[in-house]
Formats: sequence, C-alpha cells, structure tokens
Amino acid sequence: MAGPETPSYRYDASTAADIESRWQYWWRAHGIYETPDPGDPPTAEGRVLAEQPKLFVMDMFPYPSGSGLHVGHPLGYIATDVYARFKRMTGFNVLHTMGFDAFGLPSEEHARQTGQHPRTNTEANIANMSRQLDRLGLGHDKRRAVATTDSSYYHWTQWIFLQIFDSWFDPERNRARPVAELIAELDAGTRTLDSGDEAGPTPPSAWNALDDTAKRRVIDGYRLAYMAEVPVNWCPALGTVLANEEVTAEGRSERGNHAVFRRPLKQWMMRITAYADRLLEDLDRLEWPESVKVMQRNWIGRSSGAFISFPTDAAETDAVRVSIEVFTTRPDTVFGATFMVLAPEHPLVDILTAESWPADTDPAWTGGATTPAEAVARYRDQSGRRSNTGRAEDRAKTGVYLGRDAIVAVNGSPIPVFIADYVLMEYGTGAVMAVPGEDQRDREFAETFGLPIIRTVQPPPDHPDGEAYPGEGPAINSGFLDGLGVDDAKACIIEWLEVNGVGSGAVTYKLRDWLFSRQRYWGEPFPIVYDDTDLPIALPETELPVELPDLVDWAPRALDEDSEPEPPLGRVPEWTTVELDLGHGLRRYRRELNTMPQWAGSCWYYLRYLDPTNSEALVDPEVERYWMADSNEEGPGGVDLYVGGVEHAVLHLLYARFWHKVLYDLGHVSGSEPFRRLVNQGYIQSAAYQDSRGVYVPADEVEGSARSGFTHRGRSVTRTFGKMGKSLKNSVTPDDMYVAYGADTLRLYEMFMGPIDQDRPWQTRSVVGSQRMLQRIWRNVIDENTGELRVSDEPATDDLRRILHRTIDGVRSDMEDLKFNTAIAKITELNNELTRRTGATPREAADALVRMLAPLAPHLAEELWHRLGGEGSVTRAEFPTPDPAWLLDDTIEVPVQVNGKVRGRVEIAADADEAAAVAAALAEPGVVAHLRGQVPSRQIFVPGRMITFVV
RNA sequence: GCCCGGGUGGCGGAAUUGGUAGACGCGACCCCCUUAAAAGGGGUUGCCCGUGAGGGCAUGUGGGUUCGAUUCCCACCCCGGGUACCA
Repeated sequence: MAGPETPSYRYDASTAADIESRWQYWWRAHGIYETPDPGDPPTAEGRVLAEQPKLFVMDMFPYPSGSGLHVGHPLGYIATDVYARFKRMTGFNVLHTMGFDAFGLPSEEHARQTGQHPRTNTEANIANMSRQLDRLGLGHDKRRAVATTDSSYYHWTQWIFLQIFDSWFDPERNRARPVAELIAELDAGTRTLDSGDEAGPTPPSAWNALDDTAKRRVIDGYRLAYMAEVPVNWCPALGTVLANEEVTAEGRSERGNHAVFRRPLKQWMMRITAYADRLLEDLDRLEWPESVKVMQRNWIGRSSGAFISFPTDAAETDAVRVSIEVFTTRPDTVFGATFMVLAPEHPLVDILTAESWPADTDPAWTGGATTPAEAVARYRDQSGRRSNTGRAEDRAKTGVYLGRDAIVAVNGSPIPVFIADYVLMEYGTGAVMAVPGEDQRDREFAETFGLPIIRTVQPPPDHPDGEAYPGEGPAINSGFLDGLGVDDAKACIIEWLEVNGVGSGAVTYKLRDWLFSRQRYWGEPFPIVYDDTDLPIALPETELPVELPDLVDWAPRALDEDSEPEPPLGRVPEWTTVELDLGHGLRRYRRELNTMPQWAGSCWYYLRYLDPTNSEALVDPEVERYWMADSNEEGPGGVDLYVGGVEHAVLHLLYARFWHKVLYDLGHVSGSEPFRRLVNQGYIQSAAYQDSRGVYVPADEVEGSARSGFTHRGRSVTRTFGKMGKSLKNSVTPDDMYVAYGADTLRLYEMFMGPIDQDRPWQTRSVVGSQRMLQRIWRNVIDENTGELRVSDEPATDDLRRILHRTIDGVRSDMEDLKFNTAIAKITELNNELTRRTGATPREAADALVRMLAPLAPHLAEELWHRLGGEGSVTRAEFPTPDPAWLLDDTIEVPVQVNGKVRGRVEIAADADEAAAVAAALAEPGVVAHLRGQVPSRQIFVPGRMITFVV
C-alpha cells in the first residue's frame, strides 16, 4: 500500500488493519464489553458496574441472510455502538449485544433457493455475518448473543406461548389473568358465562351442568391463544397462511409477492384485540417517532359510534324476527338512512332474501335475475371472483336488492336492503345503514340505483351539490336532533337508542386478532398436543423444549388455490404422535403440526439478552427488574434506545408490545412497555444502473460519470438511486471497505454522512475524507516519520483551551442527541486547529481528542490512548468534561445591521452593555457609510448576538 | 383522496428561543513537494455584476408578520413514506 516515499508511520489502511485486529483481540481477551448484572462480582478495576445507572441499547437483530452484509446494514449498529460507548464513558452500565432472528420465511426461502437444509444454511450465514460484524469493532457483550433457532432459546418462546395459552382477558380488570382463575370462579359460581360464549344453547348459569369436554370447549373460547375457523390469507405458492400484516394492499404476499386467497380455515389465533385500547393509550407515553405512532394508531383503527338495530319482517323462527345490526360512527345521521347494505357473505343474507321480487321492483335492482335468491347467488359468485386489487375509486358501485325492507327505528320508515361488495364483512358488523347525504360511497351507490338522498347535516354554502357532506353540522331534517352539532347530536341519539332498546354507543377497531400458525417447517413447534376430543392440550413445562425434528424433506409444496395447507411436520410419522402421561396414565397424543410465525422469536429477544443462559426461567426476576422496570417519574422503562428500520412500524413492534403486556399482566416482567425510545435509522441508498431493457446491471462494473454518461460493457445505462441490495445490484460490502480503509474509517464515514434517521446516498469516493480525518488526528499525536509521540507537556494556550472546551461541550451534547455527524464536524474543527498550530500537541488537547474519538473510532482511539500512557481500555475512560470557565470569551465579534442588512462587524467585550456596543458599532466604517449621516430612529441590541439600527 | 416526513451550493449536509445562511466533508480549480504520478501539505470555491473596493440576488413558489425569517402564519408546487370502499 505505502509507496517508497510514504512516511513509515502514516495511518493508512494497513496500519488500521494492524491496529484493529490487535485491539479486537485484546478487548476479547480482557472481556472489555462484558456487562455486569446486579449481583455480579466487581470488575478487575474494583468497580461494581451494576451500581451505576443502567442503559439498555439495542438494535433490531438481523436475519442471517446468505448474501451477508452490505454497508447499509451496519448504519444502525454503528450508531447504537457509538451511543453505547459514549454513555459508558459518562458513567452508565450499558447493555449492548446482538442476536440473530433466524426462523421464518426469509431463511427458509433462502435455504430453498440454495438447496440446503435451513439449519445448515442458517448456521453458515450466522458465522459469516458475525465475522463481518465483529470486524466493525462493535462493543457487544458476546456472552449475551442469542439465536432464535437455538432450542435453548425457543424453549422459552414455547414457554411464553403456554403462558398466553393459559390466560384469558378479564375485561373488568382490563388485563390478562390465568385461566385457572377463570375456572375457579366459574366452579364457585362467582362468575357466570357470558351469552356470547361458545356454550351453545346451554343457559349461562349451567357451567356446572356441562361435561368435561364442553367445559374445555368453553374455556378454550376464552384463551388469549385460541383456535378458530376464520377467513385467512392462504398463500398456496408459499404453502402457508399469512397474517393480515404480511399481505400487501394489492392482496399479495409481502414475501415473494405471491397471490393470496381469502378462505376460511381453522388456525391458531392470538387475542391481540383485547389489548387494543392499552396498545393505543400507551403509545402516548413512548418516545417514538410520531410517524410510527400514527401508523400503529391507524392499524389499531379505533372508532367510536354506535350499534343500531334495524328490524325486518323476515322470520328466523315464528317468534323471532330478524334485525340487521350495523355499526356507524355517525349515529346522528340515522334520519338520512335511505337503504341498507350487507356484505355479500353476511350470514343473515340467506334468511333476509325474499321468495320473490316485490311488485314494482326497479329492474336495475334485480341484476336481471328472476328471483332474489338467484340474484344473490349470481352476485356472490361474481364478487367472489373479483380480486381485491385495484383502487377503490376506480370501482363502480354494484349490488343487488334482497327483495326485503328494514325499518328505521327513529321514524318508522321502511328502507330497501341490498348486498354490495363495497361493504366488508371484516369490519364492524358487515352491514351498514346507508346515508347518501353524508357518505360519498353511499351516495355513489344511491346515484347508481336511483335511491333517495336526504341531507341531514347542513353543508356550508360553497359545498358542491353533487357530493356527500360528512361534516360537523348542524343537523337538519333530523327530528329532535335538528340544530345540534355533531357531538351533541351523537350523544343525544345514542341516549335515545339505548332508552328505546334499538342500539347502543360502541367502539370498534380495525385491528384483527393475530393469525399465529404457519404451515412451514422452519419455525418453533407449538407445545400443544391433542387427545381424541381434538381439543388442544398444553404440554407441561417439563416437556419443553419441543424440539424441531430434523427433516430431510422439509420444503413446502407449492399448491393451488383450492388445496388444503399441508404442514411439513406432518411428514414425520414418528413425530406426529407422542406417548405421554398427562395425568391420565400413558396415552398417545397427536401433536400440533403447525409452526409459529417468524415474529414469535423476535417478540421477546430483548428479555433473553438479560439472562441468555438461564435454564430455569425466561429471565431472572432481579436481573429483569434492574434492566426493564418502569420508572415512576419518567414513564415506561424497558429498552432505553431501540434502533431499527421503519418497516417494522406495525408488525414486530405491535406484536412485541402485545406479548410484553401479557407477560406484564401475568407478573413475569416489571415494565408495561418493551421499548421506551425508538429511533428509525435511514436507509443507505446507492446508485443503481439499468440498461435499455430496464434490467439492472452490477453497479460496480459501470464506468463513466454523470457528465459523460454511464456505460456497462460498452452499452450506455441510466442511473437511479435506491435502497442498497440484491435486487438493484448496487451493494457495497463492508469487507471491501475494511480492506481499502479499515473499520474505523467506515464507522466514521457512516456516522458523518448525515442525521441517523435520514436516508442518504452512499458515495465510496467520499469515504476518503473520513480516512484523512483519522490520518490527521494520528499525525497530531504521532510523528509519521519516526513513529514517536509528538505531544508536549507544556500547557495549552488560553486560546486553544477555549476551543478545546467549547468542542468538548458541543460534542457531548451532540452525542447525547445522537447527532454524530455534527459531533464529528466539531472534532474535525478542533483537529484542524491543532494542525494549523505548528509544534507538538499539548497533552491535554491530545488526551481529550482521543477520548472524544473513542466512541466513533474505538480502535484508533485505543491505540493512541495506550501510546499516550493510558491505563486499561479507553472504553472505560471518562469522557472529557468542559470547564465552564473556558467556555466564555473575553471579547466577541458581533454583526451590525442597518435596516436589516449586515453592514459590518465589531469586536466588543463579551459582557459589553448596550451603550458600549452601540458606540463601537457607530464607529464601524461600513455602518457609518450606510447610515449616511442619519440618526437611527431605533436601535436594537441583542446581547452577544447583534446590534441593529433602523433609519 | 387522506395522514406523516422533507425541499438549503456541483454533491452529502450545518445553522440554540426568529439574530452573521452555507459549519464539517466530498468534488472542482490553483499552488507546494516530486524527474513524474500517487499519497501528503497550503489556498480558493453559493450565484450574478465589477480589474478592484464594493454592490445586487439567494434556503421549492407566491404572499404576510417583523428592525430582522431556512426558522412563525396563509396559499400553492414538487419529492419520499404510510394508508385506502374501515361505515
């Protein structure tokens, strides 16, 4: 690398490689990054670190993908490392480590492509990614690393599942409780069954009359983890069902972009909806980006309104008349309801469908069918086929009349009942009262089918006649509501509905229960077996972990739309059944064959970092309290800083919060939230090049420049920017950077590129700037030619001291605020100042410089620290503290404005009063020239800032 | 459509509560060192007019408030992300 003329002791890539490998070895040998827990013995330095305030810093752990890391991946890891190192140097006991999230679709799909077993692949990938990460010099406590695929880890994933399975949500206490308590209350008669329970026709009081199987069925209906036949997202190409969160708006799988079909299947569900309000309310207490909070709020989708019953003359039995129940956020507009719409698959449709069309039925309402039943059948067929893709506003309103009317309870008017696919079965009650005056969708339907439109809310004069007005009021044409604003009108009508028994105020959510089972191999097996009742039985804790059997034929089969999911675990006859004694003697049980979704392992890994090898418990309670407990003054405890990509805004972060709250309710954790503070790091983008066909070509083979044009193998290509990765063929690997510049330079460059939460384009040619900076720092401490220290013990000049302390002050606050880019700029300025001054660097300046550099470029800082005679590791040194005496200047330069424009600058005493400052300003030639002899009509003096004259 | 972000030199980006716009770096240009190149060092670098001193214009656009606006208010344009027949 170094040419014949290069000084022998220059800091270059080979020097960096030498320094970095030496100190990484030394750090490992001395356990420098091992974080003590409460109760651990004092360190070699005699300090009991756990007596310091704690700080838990965490990254979203990666999938061990086969292609390894590109320089975009470690951005967040470097940021947390810099912060963790800074906080360590300012007196915190910092927990920082890293694990691997290795179960789930990504690993399995990758294994499928490479034709290897997922475990082989996963282990190789973990080894490769660990090597790449280690090379960065991240200060992780390696003893605490976990992989979700280790049975010693998923043992506890299964254990948590059992906790959830053995719990129910008590709405009165608004928290989860053990199922055993529910059974005890039912047995004692202190609780009776709700009418909605799966007890069928059995009267609620008759719990004690049920046989054991019926009781189990009732209890299963209460559990937070339960099985239900629900409409699910069946993805035949992946051979599995998917959670709503894993399906795109286009109705395709997030992974692989395969077609997804809605169909009812019996699956495991998690009752996350029970926690909707707490998940919503507690967001306010979190230090998270507002955008992520908004996304979670929208996903939970709380809306308040009312359920309203609309009676019909259809008969369920001779005695019972069918009423249609709707949910509306605007019960105040009920006087404007001119028709009703049910989702085509609504269970009441068959009962409501009339025998024949009533006289004078508009032919447009019948869909050309001779009977309502025929119209319904045809419409269902047609809308079922139609994919869910396409934009809502592009879709014309369609539907058919059922030949039946319903009655609006407030005024007794009969209104026709339709089915239409613009009403979704999944939301509310799957039926709406259509109010075309105030709802644009209802209005479009009304216009298509010639239905009456009544305004019951007064629109402003400039509101277009042809549009619905969903505004605030006042109410018109609404009987006793007329004149009221929306809030009063809602309250008034809800009271009326409740008094008259035809409705009630209510809250609904968009959030659905979490579909928790997958028909894949590479996941955690459920700790569940079945007996001949086909009801699930939790395995006792002594049976954990339920190990994932080693399958040769593990790959999912790609199936077609109408096929049944086929869990690969069902292919191992010796595993699918098991002989156990569960208290009824030795019997044969059937195992659950599904596996858990990839989110399961990542829902709780932060807890395992606390106590990764504990074989008796998820985490030791004392250790858990130390790291995670809520603080009374500052709100929720938990992870103090969690950094990761915004793509997990709803999936992982919502699931993890849910599990944490269940564990909190059951007393297993001491804080109500897992992640107190969240930061989304930006993406590193990189130039990508497409040929004339639009195909991406490898970016590292492209030649040319923006001015001359870009070419690939002689053909011209066009440049775009995008997220670094395989698909755009624009990855830059950290390995290349290690070779060309070293890890410290890469770290410094990534932190210098811009604010941590901002996307930024990667520019390899700019990396050299960060290397030069380290080189100049090195040169201010070490003589390049001799390798000798060039530091003097002479005191620094007052001037240098002021610069030094101002830098320390600024760097401290920038680091505290995660503003590493400006912290680096300030260190650079100080270093430039030292470069400008010839002669040896004063030791006090070199010492502070090295300490400030330590979080950013730990290897170089460690090297210089030791050369300067430092004891132990710079990791454990104290971060410099500014001396306030040196933060103030005797004199300052302030600008002088005339009529708002800067016309000169004057040097005045820092504590100069207005009179002195103005006198100085009026003596400044540039100011005199612009005043042109006039006396200012006004003068403004901002101490320390500026002087302004107005003429 | 709705909800969040964001528009500052050739490029990445700085600018406490409204108070010197462009810190720091990349690139470019000039110079030093060198037989030469690379590396390294020194200098210049928002745009326009002017030899110069100096002047004018500049933080997406147009208004407003103010002695003074990148910062506050109103309207609009563009880019990125989320979401979408949610009753």
